[in-house]
Amino acid sequence: MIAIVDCNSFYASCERVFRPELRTQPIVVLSNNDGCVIARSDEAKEAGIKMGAVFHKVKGELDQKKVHYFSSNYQLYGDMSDRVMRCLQSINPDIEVYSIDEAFLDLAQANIPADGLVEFGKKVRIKVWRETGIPISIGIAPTKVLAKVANRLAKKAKQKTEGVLVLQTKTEILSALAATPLSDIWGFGYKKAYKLKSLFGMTTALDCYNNMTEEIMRKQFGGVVGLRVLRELRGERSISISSGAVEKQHIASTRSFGQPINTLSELTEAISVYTERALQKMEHQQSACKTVGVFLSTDRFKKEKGYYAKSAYGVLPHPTCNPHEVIEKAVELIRDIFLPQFSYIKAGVFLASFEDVGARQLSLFEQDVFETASKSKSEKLATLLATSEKKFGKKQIAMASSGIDSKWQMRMSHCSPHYTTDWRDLPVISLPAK
DNA sequence: TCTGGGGTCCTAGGACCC
DNA sequence: TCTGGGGTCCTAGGACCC
Repeated sequence: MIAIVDCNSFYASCERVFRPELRTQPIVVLSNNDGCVIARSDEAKEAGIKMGAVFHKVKGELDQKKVHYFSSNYQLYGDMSDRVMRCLQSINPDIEVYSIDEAFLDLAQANIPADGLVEFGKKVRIKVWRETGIPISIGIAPTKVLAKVANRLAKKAKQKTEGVLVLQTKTEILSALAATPLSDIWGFGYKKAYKLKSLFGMTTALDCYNNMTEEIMRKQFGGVVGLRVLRELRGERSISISSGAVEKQHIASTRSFGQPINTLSELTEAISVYTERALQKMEHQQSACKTVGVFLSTDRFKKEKGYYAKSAYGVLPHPTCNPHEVIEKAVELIRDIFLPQFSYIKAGVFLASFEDVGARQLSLFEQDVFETASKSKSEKLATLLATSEKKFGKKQIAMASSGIDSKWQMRMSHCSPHYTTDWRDLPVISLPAK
């Protein structure tokens, strides 16, 4: 059996961990630049706040309905996610971390009797709550797709299920599928759901389970991907659990700016910082990259001022993780595509064509690069700043924290403290004097 | 004034080869 | 030059996920 663990309204729950008085209050979390609503607590959903709502348009409504809003605090969410995943791993080592707020557990080695699965799920819930303060729900079923179905229903009927639903017998599975609209099947987007309805009149997962053939599925509904989903729906394992971190094929760091920028120096400053951010992610998986890409774009919502978006790719002479080399390339590329007559609101960096740093035989020349890679972060940053200053002149790269007055810095007017990742933001508990 | 930022996988079709 | 029937490799873009 496979379990999926899903952190309920994860970002909102993270904000609540250190603000327990908000546990019963409606909360939303905003996207970068405080652009739109990307996460809602149940109470905010009930209050009618829509996913993706544009913040400046609904701000009045939020205030009026006393909905608390937060800028996204990814440092906090990332750290809380690590805590939840470590807790899950301590219970069941066979784990696939699927996203920041979801994980699959392969229960094959756990030796849980068929009638003990619900109990197991409840234990996991309590342990995660106790150790992290994050509420979760759990779906358990023979395949990933069915576990997802179970989890969705567990969440929907939280009172009845206590956040845990097991689909084991055929009867349980069929009645769950009957209660699941096509578009809520994992791997079926609105396109597939729409097409299934208009061609065959299907509306629920059960319709698909009963009446779809593998042949039609493969030919008309997403090829092998669609086929795998259909098989999983029928209880046949077709999507494997991949434990262990999967190396990324490309790494990106892209952002919209706080305000439009129109000078090359601001743009190179932003690109340099984005490149450093992407390199940090690359360092995590111990890769070196050979391809660097950049892009920039004007405001796509204001095409009347002229729309310009362009990307450029470059190949480095050898795979490298040396910030100096990669940033130099990225800056060179952005210079090539920069046109002074436009104002830009977005830019980004891509890294690709990775090679494993650990497995590589290093040439004499590359050894000092490798040393750079193994230095501590602050040492590396110092080296980076020094070399870039030499190369590009002063002020091309600024510390993100010191660039607070840069126009390209994100707008984040409602950010909570970095409770768990910055000593200065450590919560203080004051006990009443006796 | 104000609209996120990442990822994955697959397919079709073009270029090229014999 | 075209013809048939294979291949391979690459890229763009679609569809989907969180």
